[in-house]
Amino acid sequence: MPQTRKKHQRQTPGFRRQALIDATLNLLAEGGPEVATVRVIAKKAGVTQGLIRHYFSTKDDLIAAAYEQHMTQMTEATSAVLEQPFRSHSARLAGFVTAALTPPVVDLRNVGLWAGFLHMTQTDSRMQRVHARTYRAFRDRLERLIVVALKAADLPHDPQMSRRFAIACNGVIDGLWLEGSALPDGFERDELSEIGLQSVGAIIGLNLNKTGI
Amino acid sequence: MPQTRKKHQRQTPGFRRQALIDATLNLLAEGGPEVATVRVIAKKAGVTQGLIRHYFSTKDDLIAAAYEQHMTQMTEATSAVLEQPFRSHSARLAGFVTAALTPPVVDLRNVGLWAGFLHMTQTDSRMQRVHARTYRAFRDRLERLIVVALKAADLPHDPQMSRRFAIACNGVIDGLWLEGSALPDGFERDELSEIGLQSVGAIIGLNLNKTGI
DNA sequence: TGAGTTATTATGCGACCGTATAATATTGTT
DNA sequence: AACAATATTATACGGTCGCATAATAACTCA
Repeated sequence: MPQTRKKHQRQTPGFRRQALIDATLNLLAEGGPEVATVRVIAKKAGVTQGLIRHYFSTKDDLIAAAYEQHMTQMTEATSAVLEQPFRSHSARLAGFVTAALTPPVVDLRNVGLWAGFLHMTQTDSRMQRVHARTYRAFRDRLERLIVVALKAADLPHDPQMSRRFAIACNGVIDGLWLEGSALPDGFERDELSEIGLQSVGAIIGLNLNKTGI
Repeated sequence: MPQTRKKHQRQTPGFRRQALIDATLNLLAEGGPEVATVRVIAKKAGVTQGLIRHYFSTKDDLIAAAYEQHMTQMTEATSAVLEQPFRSHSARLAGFVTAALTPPVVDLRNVGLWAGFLHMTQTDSRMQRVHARTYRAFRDRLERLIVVALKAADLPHDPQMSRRFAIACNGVIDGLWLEGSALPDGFERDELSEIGLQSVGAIIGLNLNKTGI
C-alpha cells in the first residue's frame, strides 16, 4: 500500500492560528461547546487535528485565545463609530447606542458565542478576567458619554445618578441586543435601535431620536 | 467473589423522573452541556445510569423534559404575583416587573440554564416550540398589563404603540434580569427592580415607583 | 408465603474525546 | 543539489460518551 499522504502548503503561523480561531468561534456560535471538538475545529480550519497542538499547547488555550479575540472585536465594532465627528454630545451618545443595536454587533452568532462562553467565564480565571475587563470598559464608556451629554444639556449629573443611569442604559442595550439578536425576525428595520434610543433617552431625560439630534 | 450489589429502595416513577430532571437542571446550570452527561446526571440523582433509559427513551428526551419544566416554572414564578389584589392597574404592572427582577427569578442559576439551553433551542424543533411559546406568553402578558395601566391613566394606547412598548419593556426587563443575575454583586438590594420600574415607567410614560402607586 | 411484575443495578459495545508522539512533506539556505 | 528546520500529517492511547441488554433486587398481591 502506497501511503498516500495528504498534500499541503506551508502557511505562516499567523495564518493558521487565525484559521483555527475562526473555526473555533464559528463552531461555538453555531453548535455550542459540545460541537467544538478538536477534530471538528481542525477539519473546519482545513488542517488535521495534530496541528492544533502545534500552535496551542492545549484546547483550553485555543478557546481562551478565541474568546479574547471575540470580545475585543465586539468592543471595537461598537466603539469604532465614536471616531467620526458628531454635531453634538447627544448625537455622539445616540451614535454609540445605535451602533450597539445594529449589525454586525446585533447578530445571532454573537448570542451563540455569548451563551457558549458563559460557563467558561464562570470557571476559568483567565476568561473571568477578560470578561470583567471588557464589560466594565463598555459600561464606563457609556457612562462617560451620558455624563458629557447631560452636562451639555445643563442637566444634573452627580456621580451616583450617573452610575445608575449607566447601569440602566446598559441593561436596556443588553436586553435589546439579546432580543434583537436571538429573534432577528421579531423587529423591523431600525426598529431595535429606535426603541433603544427612545428608552435610553427616557431614562436619562434627553431626546436622542433623530429629530432631537 | 460475592457480587455485592448496591442496595436500593423502589421509588415512584414520578419521584425518579423528578430527581433526574432536577439533577439535569442543576448540572446544566452550573457546568453547561458538557458537564451534563448521563453518568453524572444519574450519580447526582442518586441512581445508576441505566435508570435514565428506563424513564426516558433518550438523553434528548430528558433534556427536553427538563427544559419544559424549567420554562414553565420561570413563567409561573413571575406571574404568581398577579394573583394577589392590587390597589391600581399601575401597581399591578409594577408588581409584575418587580417579580421579574427579584429572586428567585433573578438568579445566576437561571442565566446558566438560559445559556446552556440556547443552542438546543436553535436546533431541536421541540425546544424551539417551547421557547417560542413561553417567550410570547410572557410578552403578551406584559403588553396586556401595559395597555390596562395606560387606559386607567387616560393615556393613548393604540395597538402599534402598545406592541412597541411591550417589546421595549421586555428588553429592559430581560437586560436587567441578565445583568442582575450574572453580576449578583453589581447591584444593591432592590436596586435592580427600582431601575426596572423607573425605566419601564419612563418608556410608557407612567410613574411606577412606590410613591406613584 | 410464593409467584409475578418491574424498578434498579451491572456490564459491555462502538464511537468519539483530548492528548502525545512518530513519520513525512514543504520550504529556505548554502 | 544536498541539508537543516519545522510545518503538517498520521497514528496510537487511555478515558468517557450515549446506548443496549442481561442479571437481580424490591415490591404487590393472590
